[in-house]
Formats: sequence, structure tokens, C-alpha cells
Amino acid sequence: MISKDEKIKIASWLLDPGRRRPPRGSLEALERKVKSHGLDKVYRKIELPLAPVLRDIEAVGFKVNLAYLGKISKELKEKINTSEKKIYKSTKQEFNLNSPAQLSEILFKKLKINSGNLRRTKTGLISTNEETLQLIKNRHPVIKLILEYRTLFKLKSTYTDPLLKMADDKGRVHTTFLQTGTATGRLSSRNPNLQNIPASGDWAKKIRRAFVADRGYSLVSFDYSQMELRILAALSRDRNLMAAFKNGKDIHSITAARIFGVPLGKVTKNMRRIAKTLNFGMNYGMGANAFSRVAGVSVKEAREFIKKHFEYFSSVKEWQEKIINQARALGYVENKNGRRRLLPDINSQKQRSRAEAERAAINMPIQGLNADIIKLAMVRVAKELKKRGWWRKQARLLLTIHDELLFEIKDPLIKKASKIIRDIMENIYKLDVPLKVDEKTGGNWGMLK
DNA sequence: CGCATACGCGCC
DNA sequence: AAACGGCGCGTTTGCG
Repeated sequence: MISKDEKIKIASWLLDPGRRRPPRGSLEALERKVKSHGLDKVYRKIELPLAPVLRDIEAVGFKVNLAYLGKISKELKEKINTSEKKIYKSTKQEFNLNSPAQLSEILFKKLKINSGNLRRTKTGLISTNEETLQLIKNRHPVIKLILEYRTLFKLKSTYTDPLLKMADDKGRVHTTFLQTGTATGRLSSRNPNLQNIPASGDWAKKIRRAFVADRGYSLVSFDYSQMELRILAALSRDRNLMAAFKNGKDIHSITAARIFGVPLGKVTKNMRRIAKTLNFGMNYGMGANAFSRVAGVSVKEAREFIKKHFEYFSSVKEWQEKIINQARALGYVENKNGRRRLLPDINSQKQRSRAEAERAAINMPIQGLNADIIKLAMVRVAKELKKRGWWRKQARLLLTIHDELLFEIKDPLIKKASKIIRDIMENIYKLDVPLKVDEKTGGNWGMLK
């Protein structure tokens, strides 16, 4: 079922998930240590039963429409060629467009585009990353062309072409899940990574349309709605955050109303957008500078927003401080189930390293509990579907993406299976905030409704 | 030649 | 002066 080596890997990882070092020690010794560190439940109830489930997902694979994917790849190739020519015409020189160093040289030395206040990379060149280019896109016509080129090239080199190569003879791609690769307890996916397939924008839709259900099946996705914020609400027991979820209200609009001091009905799209960024940033300790950049407000305004935000969610602030203090005292953080992450830099003399460790500290209990919950749901769903003889046949688990499960389900069974899956997901872990799952169905991954 | 970095960027 | 929680990967570049 699961090999000794795998058990050793998992046990070692649970004991120190932050570091990458080869597992050491006998299984017996490791398991004793797992137990004495309060990790036995995570080990036996989550990770060990999850391993065979992951192997089943990998073996099943995700069907890809190769003819269609080939068409997209060709289309991208043509667009990339045209884009390249336009850029060289604009810069009056050919260079390697995929080299940030060469691009930086062309933009800021040759074309002398004003570069005051722009970010530099650690090697001293002016950055050409998207955020920087967005700031200067009106300073020269070539900038927009480069942004467009980057998008197209990324899609072709990272997605369409590798996927075409990796599909098996049935047109299915088989990812590998790393169960012991992350510091927080999450899974990761590689060769190919199916957890970072483009999700938003026109091209993203196009690419996702290439991921299809087998004949007679449909894809059904189950998404935990606002999972991390719900977990934060439950862990911090913040009244305002909890109340928003218990009432089933739109959390970002409520936040906006509070911060801007307007009635719910007067919340504009922009107010909601800012509140959403604040809520999102709260989970990983976003500061005023980062917030000002992301939200497009001044640093001074950003500071005000963050202050107001934490005045409203004051228990969240208190909870975060408590976690950081615990981490300082113990040298590690742990989530509700005892999953832990060592934080050697939490008392570092270097302010930068210390701040990083503090942000990791407040995020890990949330991200790590999220991981536990979806893993538990996967194990239970697999068990339930096996009991009915549907597992890997009428109802196949294709993918897990942090707060989402994607299935391929035989059409006549969709209703019945979906109810089972959703009920398990929503009830697998009791928090003082309800867990909500959004469900979508369709013939391919780009057109789920 | 292979390998490690830097950079940039896709996802949650 | 930037950076902001967690990942994997393509390309470039420098090195042995």
C-alpha cells in the first residue's frame, strides 16, 4: 500500500517541513518522534491515508484535447512572431527578448526611457518585471508590446508546448504530487504542474478549454469559498469576521463599508476592491508599502487603511501577535492539528529575516489548516466513492488545487456524486464558521458553470 | 556539457 | 531600497 521509504519521508517532513534534507533515522525512531511531537494524528489520519489517493489521481490523469491544444500552440507561435517583429522595429535593434538583462539595457540605456524611482533587481539592473513595465507603459510604445509578448511566450513555453509533449497515448497528462515538499502542509504538483494552469483572462480560458472530460463524463469542480478567511475567522474568533460568514454576507463589501464609513448600499466597486486586497493581505502580513502598490493608493493612505482595517478586525491583530510571540518562545509555529513549521529566523538579529519569519508564522496556521481540511476531505471522498465502486471509474478525482477538488464524473451520476462530495467537503472539519463549497460543471475546464 | 542562479510569472 | 504567505518552471547567464 505505502512503502517504508515513503513513510520515512513523510515522518521526516512532518518533523521539519521547512527544510530540505534527506530523511534520516529508522522508521521506528521517526514514528516515535512523530508521536512525541504531537504529530501522530496528522501522520496517521491525514498523510498516510492520503498517499494512495494521490497515486490514484496521478494514475488516472487529466484528458487533454491535443488537436485543439496544437491549434492554440500554433496560433501563439504566429502571434509571438508578429509581436517580436513589431518590437524590433520599435527598438530598431534585434536582441534576446527573453533576457531581462538585455531588455533592461535596451529600454533604459538605448531608448533612454525615464527610469527614476523604478525598482532595481538585486544585480543592480532596472527591473523589467510586469509591475515595473505597467508603471511606464505610457512612456514608450514598445512597453505594451513587450507585455503582450511576455504573456504569449509564457503561455506557449510553459503550458501548451510541454502539455503536448507530456500527454500519454490516450491524451491524458499525469502530474506528480509532492506530498512532502512544502513548509506549510500544502501539496505541490509537478511534471507538469497542474496547480498553476492559467485561470483568468481570455487566453487562460482558451488553455483551460483544452482540459476536457472523457466521452460520457463531465468535469465537476468543488471550490471552498473564502477558505483562508474563514479559517482566520475561526482561529482568531474575531466577532466581526465570524459574523460576516455566519450571515453569509459578502465579506469584502462589509469590510469596505466599515473602512470607508458608508452604508453597505453605497459601497463602490473600487471600495470593494481595496477592501478585498486588505482582507487578502491580512492573511500574510502585508505592510503599507506592499498594499499601496497593489491597491494603487499612496503609502500614507495605505497606512490609514490598514489601521482602520485592524481596528475593525481587532481580534485578528491580537491573534497574530499571540502567534508571533509563541513562535518567538518556541522557535516554531503549529496549526490546530499540531502540524508544525520550524522558524529558525524568528529571533534573528536581521530585521528583514525576522519580519519574513513573522509573516510566515501568521500565515502557516491558516494555510496549514486549509491543507489539512482538504486532505481529510480527499481521503473521506475516496473512501466513500470506493465503497460505492465509483472510484477511478464513474467518479474520478483529477486534481486538487489547495482549496478546490476537480472531478470527472459519469453524466448520469453527477447529481448523486456531487451531493456526496460536497457534503463531505463542507462537513469534514468542524469550525465555528461554516465551510461553503461552490460547485461548477462543464464539458471542459474552461467552461464550467 | 551539466548545474546553479537570477529573473520573471503562472496558480492558490 | 525594496519587500508582502505557499509553490513549479522556462529562459538566460555564469561557472566548473
